[in-house]
Amino acid sequence: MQIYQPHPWPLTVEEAITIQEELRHQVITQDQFTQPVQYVAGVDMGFEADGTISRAAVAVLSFPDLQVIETNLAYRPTSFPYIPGFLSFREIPAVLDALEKIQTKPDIILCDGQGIAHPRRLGIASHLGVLLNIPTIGVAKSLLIGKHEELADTKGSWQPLIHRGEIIGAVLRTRVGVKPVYVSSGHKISLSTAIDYVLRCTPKYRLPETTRVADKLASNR
DNA sequence: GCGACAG
DNA sequence: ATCTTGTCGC
Repeated sequence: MQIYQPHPWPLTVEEAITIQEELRHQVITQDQFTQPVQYVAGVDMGFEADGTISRAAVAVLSFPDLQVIETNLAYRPTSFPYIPGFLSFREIPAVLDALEKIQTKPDIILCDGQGIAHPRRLGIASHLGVLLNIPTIGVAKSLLIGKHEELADTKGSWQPLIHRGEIIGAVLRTRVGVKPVYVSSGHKISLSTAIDYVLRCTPKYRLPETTRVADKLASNR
């Protein structure tokens, strides 16, 4: 797919904060689909050579049947360290590389990490969504910020994730007896619609099939 | 100032 | 994320 030249990648946290403060105003947390959802994509990251090399895997699946349509891998030198709150600056460059050769443009991308459930409301899913101008969903395996009530041990049960009096996402049980995932709007999608798609992409395991396929691809080496 | 802290 | 064996349970 066509990747437009993004903003220059920062070298310092200070520069990164400036970019986040700029882009946060472009995030849309309402449904804005141009067409019916036919393809969903997942992204997974891996690192090699002591973390100096980033490896990004993308998997495009059909929706709602979740069959693998296309995959791609990309490598590039790691240019930013892992710092909580700045994950996107470490991972998005390689993700864009991996998406570049994808022929089937996904209608939604499920990201490994937060959407707006972020200190400045620009987690990796929101950041990627704004850069690509595509609907994205944040599906994180653990909490970055926010508080929530306990949730029932039933598939599909969820509780709002609250931060500074705002609902920034949802803690969602995708399977009985497993730890919940943290879902938030990335870009061009509402929280309720995001929850719906995450559940529809999670027929069997805790994590969406999209990220599972990308994960398998990235680790099968 | 003291913790918390996506992957 | 990554380093790693066995082990618990369906």
